[in-house]
Amino acid sequence: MEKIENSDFKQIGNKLLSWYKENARDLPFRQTKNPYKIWICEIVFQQTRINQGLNHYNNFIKRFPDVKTLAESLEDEVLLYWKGLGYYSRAINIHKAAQQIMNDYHGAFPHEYDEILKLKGVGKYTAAAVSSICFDGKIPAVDGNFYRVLSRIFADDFDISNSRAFIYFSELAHLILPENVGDFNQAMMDLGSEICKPKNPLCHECPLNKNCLAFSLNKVSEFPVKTKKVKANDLDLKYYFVHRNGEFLIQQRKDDFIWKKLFEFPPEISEELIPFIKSVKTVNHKLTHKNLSIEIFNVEVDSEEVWKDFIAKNDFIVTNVEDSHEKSFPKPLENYIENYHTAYRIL
DNA sequence: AACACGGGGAA
DNA sequence: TTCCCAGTGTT
Repeated sequence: MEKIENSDFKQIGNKLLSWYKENARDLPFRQTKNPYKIWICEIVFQQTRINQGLNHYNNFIKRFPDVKTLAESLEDEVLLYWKGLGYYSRAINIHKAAQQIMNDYHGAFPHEYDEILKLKGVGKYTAAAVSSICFDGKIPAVDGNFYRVLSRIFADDFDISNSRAFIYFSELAHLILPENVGDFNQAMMDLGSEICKPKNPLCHECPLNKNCLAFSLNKVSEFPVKTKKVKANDLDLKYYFVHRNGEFLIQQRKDDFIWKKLFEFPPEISEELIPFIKSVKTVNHKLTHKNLSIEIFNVEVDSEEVWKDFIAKNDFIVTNVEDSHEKSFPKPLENYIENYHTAYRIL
Protein backbone atom coordinates (compact mmCIF):
# COMPACT_ATOMS: atom_id res chain seq x y z
CA MET A 1 0.00 0.00 0.00
CA GLU A 2 3.06 2.22 0.44
CA LYS A 3 3.28 2.94 -3.27
CA ILE A 4 -0.01 4.80 -3.33
CA GLU A 5 -0.17 8.25 -1.79
CA ASN A 6 -3.07 9.10 0.48
CA SER A 7 -4.07 11.91 -1.83
CA ASP A 8 -4.75 9.36 -4.56
CA PHE A 9 -7.40 7.52 -2.58
CA LYS A 10 -10.15 10.07 -3.08
CA GLN A 11 -9.78 10.21 -6.83
CA ILE A 12 -10.22 6.47 -7.19
CA GLY A 13 -13.90 6.58 -6.30
CA ASN A 14 -14.50 9.49 -8.63
CA LYS A 15 -12.66 7.82 -11.50
CA LEU A 16 -14.88 4.81 -10.98
CA LEU A 17 -17.97 7.03 -11.14
CA SER A 18 -16.78 8.58 -14.39
CA TRP A 19 -16.28 5.13 -15.88
CA TYR A 20 -19.69 4.01 -14.63
CA LYS A 21 -21.38 6.98 -16.24
CA GLU A 22 -20.25 5.72 -19.64
CA ASN A 23 -20.21 1.98 -19.07
CA ALA A 24 -23.09 1.13 -16.74
CA ARG A 25 -24.91 -2.03 -17.71
CA ASP A 26 -28.44 -1.51 -18.97
CA LEU A 27 -30.47 -3.41 -16.38
CA PRO A 28 -34.20 -3.17 -15.60
CA PHE A 29 -33.59 -1.98 -12.03
CA ARG A 30 -31.14 0.74 -13.02
CA GLN A 31 -33.73 3.32 -14.09
CA THR A 32 -35.46 3.39 -10.71
CA LYS A 33 -34.95 4.41 -7.11
CA ASN A 34 -38.09 2.60 -6.07
CA PRO A 35 -36.95 0.91 -2.83
CA TYR A 36 -39.27 -2.04 -3.40
CA LYS A 37 -37.73 -2.84 -6.76
CA ILE A 38 -34.19 -2.26 -5.55
CA TRP A 39 -34.82 -4.46 -2.53
CA ILE A 40 -36.24 -7.28 -4.65
CA CYS A 41 -33.36 -7.10 -7.11
CA GLU A 42 -30.79 -7.18 -4.30
CA ILE A 43 -32.38 -10.33 -2.88
CA VAL A 44 -32.82 -12.03 -6.25
CA PHE A 45 -29.21 -11.45 -7.23
CA GLN A 46 -27.64 -12.59 -3.98
CA GLN A 47 -25.16 -15.29 -4.96
CA THR A 48 -26.77 -15.24 -8.39
CA ARG A 49 -25.46 -14.02 -11.74
CA ILE A 50 -27.40 -11.34 -13.56
CA ASN A 51 -28.14 -13.55 -16.55
CA GLN A 52 -29.39 -16.32 -14.32
CA GLY A 53 -31.85 -14.22 -12.33
CA LEU A 54 -33.02 -11.63 -14.85
CA ASN A 55 -36.16 -13.44 -15.97
CA HIS A 56 -37.05 -14.31 -12.40
CA TYR A 57 -36.69 -10.66 -11.40
CA ASN A 58 -38.86 -9.40 -14.27
CA ASN A 59 -41.56 -12.02 -13.71
CA PHE A 60 -41.52 -11.38 -9.97
CA ILE A 61 -41.96 -7.60 -10.34
CA LYS A 62 -44.71 -8.10 -12.90
CA ARG A 63 -46.68 -10.43 -10.62
CA PHE A 64 -45.84 -8.63 -7.35
CA PRO A 65 -45.45 -4.96 -8.40
CA ASP A 66 -45.48 -3.51 -4.88
CA VAL A 67 -45.14 -4.32 -1.20
CA LYS A 68 -48.87 -4.61 -0.63
CA THR A 69 -49.42 -7.09 -3.44
CA LEU A 70 -46.54 -9.22 -2.22
CA ALA A 71 -47.64 -9.09 1.42
CA GLU A 72 -51.16 -10.21 0.54
CA SER A 73 -50.05 -13.09 -1.67
CA LEU A 74 -49.74 -16.71 -0.62
CA GLU A 75 -46.30 -17.99 0.30
CA ASP A 76 -46.66 -20.87 -2.13
CA GLU A 77 -47.12 -18.50 -5.04
CA VAL A 78 -44.05 -16.49 -4.02
CA LEU A 79 -42.13 -19.77 -3.99
CA LEU A 80 -43.51 -20.61 -7.42
CA TYR A 81 -41.98 -17.43 -8.79
CA TRP A 82 -38.72 -18.37 -7.09
CA LYS A 83 -38.69 -21.85 -8.67
CA GLY A 84 -35.27 -22.74 -10.01
CA LEU A 85 -33.46 -19.81 -8.40
CA GLY A 86 -32.20 -21.68 -5.35
CA TYR A 87 -31.70 -20.48 -1.77
CA TYR A 88 -35.43 -20.69 -1.19
CA SER A 89 -35.35 -19.10 2.25
CA ARG A 90 -34.91 -15.87 0.31
CA ALA A 91 -38.43 -16.24 -1.07
CA ILE A 92 -39.90 -17.10 2.31
CA ASN A 93 -38.11 -14.16 3.95
CA ILE A 94 -39.03 -11.72 1.19
CA HIS A 95 -42.67 -12.57 1.75
CA LYS A 96 -42.37 -12.14 5.52
CA ALA A 97 -40.52 -8.86 5.10
CA ALA A 98 -43.31 -7.49 2.90
CA GLN A 99 -45.74 -8.22 5.71
CA GLN A 100 -43.31 -6.60 8.15
CA ILE A 101 -43.36 -3.42 6.06
CA MET A 102 -47.16 -3.43 5.97
CA ASN A 103 -47.49 -4.05 9.70
CA ASP A 104 -44.57 -2.11 11.17
CA TYR A 105 -44.18 0.73 8.65
CA HIS A 106 -47.74 1.14 7.35
CA GLY A 107 -46.64 -0.09 3.93
CA ALA A 108 -43.99 2.61 3.49
CA PHE A 109 -40.50 1.24 2.88
CA PRO A 110 -38.22 2.33 5.76
CA HIS A 111 -35.58 4.94 4.84
CA GLU A 112 -33.00 4.36 7.56
CA TYR A 113 -30.28 1.74 7.29
CA ASP A 114 -30.96 0.45 10.80
CA GLU A 115 -34.64 0.01 10.01
CA ILE A 116 -34.05 -1.64 6.63
CA LEU A 117 -31.70 -4.03 8.39
CA LYS A 118 -34.57 -5.28 10.56
CA LEU A 119 -36.39 -6.76 7.58
CA LYS A 120 -36.28 -10.55 7.24
CA GLY A 121 -33.62 -11.69 4.82
CA VAL A 122 -31.99 -8.26 4.72
CA GLY A 123 -28.40 -8.21 5.94
CA LYS A 124 -25.70 -5.59 6.06
CA TYR A 125 -25.06 -5.72 2.33
CA THR A 126 -28.67 -5.35 1.20
CA ALA A 127 -29.45 -2.68 3.79
CA ALA A 128 -26.46 -0.67 2.56
CA ALA A 129 -27.44 -1.12 -1.08
CA VAL A 130 -31.07 -0.03 -0.64
CA SER A 131 -30.08 2.79 1.71
CA SER A 132 -27.45 4.20 -0.64
CA ILE A 133 -29.29 3.71 -3.95
CA CYS A 134 -32.73 4.87 -2.82
CA PHE A 135 -32.16 7.19 0.14
CA ASP A 136 -28.67 8.62 -0.36
CA GLY A 137 -27.22 6.60 2.51
CA LYS A 138 -23.45 6.87 2.76
CA ILE A 139 -22.71 3.18 3.33
CA PRO A 140 -20.65 0.95 1.02
CA ALA A 141 -22.53 -2.19 -0.04
CA VAL A 142 -19.67 -4.60 0.42
CA ASP A 143 -20.05 -7.81 -1.54
CA GLY A 144 -17.83 -10.23 -3.40
CA ASN A 145 -17.01 -7.56 -5.97
CA PHE A 146 -15.75 -5.19 -3.26
CA TYR A 147 -13.54 -7.94 -1.84
CA ARG A 148 -12.00 -8.59 -5.22
CA VAL A 149 -11.61 -5.01 -6.47
CA LEU A 150 -10.34 -3.56 -3.20
CA SER A 151 -7.96 -6.42 -2.45
CA ARG A 152 -6.41 -5.88 -5.89
CA ILE A 153 -6.25 -2.08 -5.74
CA PHE A 154 -4.46 -2.23 -2.41
CA ALA A 155 -2.73 -5.56 -3.02
CA ASP A 156 -4.22 -6.51 0.32
CA ASP A 157 -3.95 -10.14 1.35
CA PHE A 158 -6.61 -10.00 4.05
CA ASP A 159 -8.36 -13.38 3.88
CA ILE A 160 -11.84 -12.83 2.43
CA SER A 161 -13.05 -16.05 4.02
CA ASN A 162 -12.35 -14.49 7.41
CA SER A 163 -15.51 -13.46 9.27
CA ARG A 164 -14.13 -9.95 9.74
CA ALA A 165 -13.63 -9.43 5.99
CA PHE A 166 -16.86 -7.47 5.73
CA ILE A 167 -15.74 -4.95 8.37
CA TYR A 168 -12.22 -4.84 7.01
CA PHE A 169 -13.19 -4.11 3.42
CA SER A 170 -15.90 -1.69 4.52
CA GLU A 171 -13.19 0.44 6.09
CA LEU A 172 -11.07 0.08 2.97
CA ALA A 173 -14.03 1.18 0.86
CA HIS A 174 -14.46 4.30 2.97
CA LEU A 175 -10.99 5.40 1.89
CA ILE A 176 -12.14 5.81 -1.71
CA LEU A 177 -15.83 6.58 -1.12
CA PRO A 178 -17.11 9.48 -3.28
CA GLU A 179 -20.14 11.66 -2.60
CA ASN A 180 -22.57 9.59 -4.65
CA VAL A 181 -22.41 6.30 -2.76
CA GLY A 182 -25.41 4.78 -4.51
CA ASP A 183 -23.78 5.03 -7.92
CA PHE A 184 -20.44 4.05 -6.43
CA ASN A 185 -21.89 0.83 -5.06
CA GLN A 186 -23.44 -0.06 -8.39
CA ALA A 187 -20.28 0.93 -10.23
CA MET A 188 -18.27 -1.51 -8.13
CA MET A 189 -20.68 -4.27 -9.15
CA ASP A 190 -20.27 -3.47 -12.84
CA LEU A 191 -16.52 -3.11 -12.62
CA GLY A 192 -16.24 -6.39 -10.74
CA SER A 193 -18.50 -8.12 -13.22
CA GLU A 194 -17.21 -6.69 -16.50
CA ILE A 195 -13.58 -5.73 -15.86
CA CYS A 196 -12.17 -6.86 -12.54
CA LYS A 197 -13.39 -10.43 -13.01
CA PRO A 198 -12.25 -13.36 -10.84
CA LYS A 199 -10.52 -15.01 -13.78
CA ASN A 200 -8.82 -13.24 -16.68
CA PRO A 201 -9.58 -9.67 -15.58
CA LEU A 202 -9.42 -7.02 -18.32
CA CYS A 203 -6.82 -4.87 -16.58
CA HIS A 204 -5.80 -3.06 -19.77
CA GLU A 205 -9.37 -1.69 -20.00
CA CYS A 206 -9.69 -0.93 -16.30
CA PRO A 207 -10.23 2.73 -15.39
CA LEU A 208 -8.38 2.11 -12.14
CA ASN A 209 -5.31 0.28 -13.44
CA LYS A 210 -3.12 3.33 -12.71
CA ASN A 211 -4.28 3.13 -9.09
CA CYS A 212 -4.09 -0.63 -8.75
CA LEU A 213 -1.15 -1.85 -6.72
CA ALA A 214 -1.68 -5.49 -7.64
CA PHE A 215 -1.61 -4.55 -11.33
CA SER A 216 1.54 -2.48 -10.95
CA LEU A 217 3.17 -5.44 -9.20
CA ASN A 218 1.87 -7.84 -11.85
CA LYS A 219 0.21 -9.83 -9.06
CA VAL A 220 -3.47 -9.39 -9.89
CA SER A 221 -4.04 -13.14 -9.98
CA GLU A 222 -2.89 -13.42 -6.36
CA PHE A 223 -5.86 -11.43 -5.10
CA PRO A 224 -8.19 -11.80 -3.39
CA VAL A 225 -6.77 -14.26 -0.89
CA LYS A 226 -9.26 -16.92 0.12
CA THR A 227 -8.18 -19.84 2.28
CA LYS A 228 -11.42 -21.49 3.28
CA LYS A 229 -12.34 -24.48 1.21
CA VAL A 230 -15.95 -25.58 0.86
CA LYS A 231 -16.35 -29.31 1.08
CA ALA A 232 -19.16 -31.03 -0.78
CA ASN A 233 -20.91 -33.76 1.16
CA ASP A 234 -22.71 -36.71 -0.34
CA LEU A 235 -26.43 -36.91 0.22
CA ASP A 236 -28.58 -39.87 -0.78
CA LEU A 237 -32.31 -39.31 -1.20
CA LYS A 238 -35.04 -41.80 -2.00
CA TYR A 239 -38.40 -40.96 -3.55
CA TYR A 240 -41.40 -42.90 -4.76
CA PHE A 241 -43.16 -41.56 -7.82
CA VAL A 242 -46.58 -43.03 -7.07
CA HIS A 243 -48.87 -42.52 -10.05
CA ARG A 244 -52.02 -43.75 -11.73
CA ASN A 245 -53.73 -42.45 -14.89
CA GLY A 246 -51.55 -39.39 -15.11
CA GLU A 247 -51.99 -38.44 -11.47
CA PHE A 248 -49.19 -38.62 -8.91
CA LEU A 249 -48.61 -37.95 -5.22
CA ILE A 250 -46.62 -35.12 -3.65
CA GLN A 251 -46.10 -33.40 -0.31
CA GLN A 252 -44.60 -30.13 0.84
CA ARG A 253 -41.18 -30.05 2.50
CA LYS A 254 -40.47 -28.40 5.83
CA ASP A 255 -38.36 -25.27 6.06
CA ASP A 256 -35.53 -26.78 8.08
CA PHE A 257 -33.28 -28.31 5.41
CA ILE A 258 -32.65 -28.02 1.68
CA TRP A 259 -35.42 -27.00 -0.70
CA LYS A 260 -37.40 -25.21 2.01
CA LYS A 261 -41.18 -25.42 1.48
CA LEU A 262 -40.79 -26.93 -1.97
CA PHE A 263 -42.81 -29.95 -3.07
CA GLU A 264 -41.47 -33.47 -3.38
CA PHE A 265 -42.58 -37.05 -3.98
CA PRO A 266 -43.31 -39.39 -1.05
CA PRO A 267 -40.00 -40.35 0.56
CA GLU A 268 -41.46 -43.69 1.63
CA ILE A 269 -44.42 -45.95 0.94
CA SER A 270 -46.27 -48.66 2.81
CA GLU A 271 -46.05 -52.41 2.15
CA GLU A 272 -49.10 -52.75 -0.10
CA LEU A 273 -47.52 -50.50 -2.78
CA ILE A 274 -44.29 -52.46 -3.12
CA PRO A 275 -45.73 -54.89 -5.71
CA PHE A 276 -46.47 -51.91 -7.97
CA ILE A 277 -42.84 -50.78 -8.21
CA LYS A 278 -42.06 -50.97 -11.93
CA SER A 279 -38.57 -49.54 -12.14
CA VAL A 280 -36.05 -47.32 -10.42
CA LYS A 281 -34.03 -44.44 -11.76
CA THR A 282 -31.01 -42.83 -10.13
CA VAL A 283 -30.60 -39.12 -10.69
CA ASN A 284 -27.34 -37.43 -9.83
CA HIS A 285 -27.59 -33.76 -9.03
CA LYS A 286 -24.70 -31.52 -8.14
CA LEU A 287 -25.14 -28.65 -5.72
CA THR A 288 -22.50 -26.27 -4.41
CA HIS A 289 -22.14 -28.03 -1.09
CA LYS A 290 -23.66 -31.39 -1.85
CA ASN A 291 -23.49 -34.22 -4.31
CA LEU A 292 -27.00 -35.59 -4.46
CA SER A 293 -27.84 -39.10 -5.51
CA ILE A 294 -31.58 -39.45 -5.84
CA GLU A 295 -33.21 -42.85 -6.24
CA ILE A 296 -36.68 -42.47 -7.71
CA PHE A 297 -38.88 -45.57 -7.71
CA ASN A 298 -41.52 -45.60 -10.40
CA VAL A 299 -44.65 -46.91 -8.71
CA GLU A 300 -47.51 -47.37 -11.15
CA VAL A 301 -50.57 -48.38 -9.19
CA ASP A 302 -52.67 -50.61 -11.43
CA SER A 303 -55.32 -51.15 -8.80
CA GLU A 304 -57.81 -48.36 -8.21
CA GLU A 305 -58.69 -49.88 -4.86
CA VAL A 306 -55.11 -49.80 -3.61
CA TRP A 307 -54.65 -46.29 -5.04
CA LYS A 308 -57.66 -44.86 -3.24
CA ASP A 309 -56.85 -46.73 -0.07
CA PHE A 310 -53.31 -45.39 -0.01
CA ILE A 311 -54.47 -41.82 -0.60
CA ALA A 312 -57.07 -42.13 2.16
CA LYS A 313 -54.48 -43.33 4.65
CA ASN A 314 -51.89 -40.65 3.88
CA ASP A 315 -51.64 -36.88 3.69
CA PHE A 316 -50.17 -36.76 0.23
CA ILE A 317 -51.51 -34.30 -2.34
CA VAL A 318 -52.86 -35.75 -5.59
CA THR A 319 -51.71 -33.78 -8.62
CA ASN A 320 -50.91 -34.19 -12.28
CA VAL A 321 -48.35 -32.77 -14.68
CA GLU A 322 -50.43 -29.74 -15.60
CA ASP A 323 -51.37 -28.82 -12.04
CA SER A 324 -47.84 -29.47 -10.81
CA HIS A 325 -46.70 -26.48 -12.87
CA GLU A 326 -48.44 -24.36 -10.24
CA LYS A 327 -46.12 -25.70 -7.57
CA SER A 328 -42.43 -25.25 -6.94
CA PHE A 329 -40.31 -28.40 -7.19
CA PRO A 330 -36.57 -28.90 -6.72
CA LYS A 331 -34.80 -28.90 -10.06
CA PRO A 332 -34.10 -32.65 -10.30
CA LEU A 333 -37.70 -33.51 -9.43
CA GLU A 334 -39.02 -30.98 -11.91
CA ASN A 335 -36.86 -32.62 -14.56
CA TYR A 336 -38.24 -36.01 -13.61
CA ILE A 337 -41.81 -34.77 -13.95
CA GLU A 338 -41.07 -33.34 -17.38
CA ASN A 339 -39.62 -36.66 -18.52
CA TYR A 340 -42.66 -38.46 -17.16
CA HIS A 341 -44.86 -36.01 -19.03
CA THR A 342 -43.07 -36.76 -22.29
CA ALA A 343 -43.25 -40.50 -21.76
CA TYR A 344 -46.88 -40.37 -20.69
CA ARG A 345 -47.92 -38.45 -23.81
CA ILE A 346 -46.41 -41.13 -26.00
CA LEU A 347 -48.55 -43.82 -24.41
C1' DA B 1 -16.53 -18.30 14.14
C1' DA B 2 -18.20 -21.86 11.31
C1' DC B 3 -21.52 -23.80 8.66
C1' DA B 4 -25.83 -24.44 5.72
C1' DC B 5 -28.17 -23.06 1.86
C1' DG B 6 -29.35 -23.93 -5.08
C1' DG B 7 -28.34 -23.47 -9.33
C1' DG B 8 -25.81 -22.27 -13.34
C1' DG B 9 -21.94 -20.50 -16.05
C1' DA B 10 -17.06 -19.93 -17.01
C1' DA B 11 -12.41 -21.68 -17.38
C1' DT C 1 -13.57 -30.61 -11.90
C1' DT C 2 -13.27 -26.13 -9.46
C1' DC C 3 -14.60 -21.63 -8.55
C1' DC C 4 -17.84 -18.16 -7.53
C1' DC C 5 -21.69 -15.24 -8.10
C1' DA C 6 -25.60 -7.93 -6.03
C1' DG C 7 -25.25 -12.83 1.21
C1' DT C 8 -28.16 -14.18 5.20
C1' DG C 9 -29.57 -16.99 9.07
C1' DT C 10 -28.50 -20.29 12.44
C1' DT C 11 -25.79 -22.54 15.86
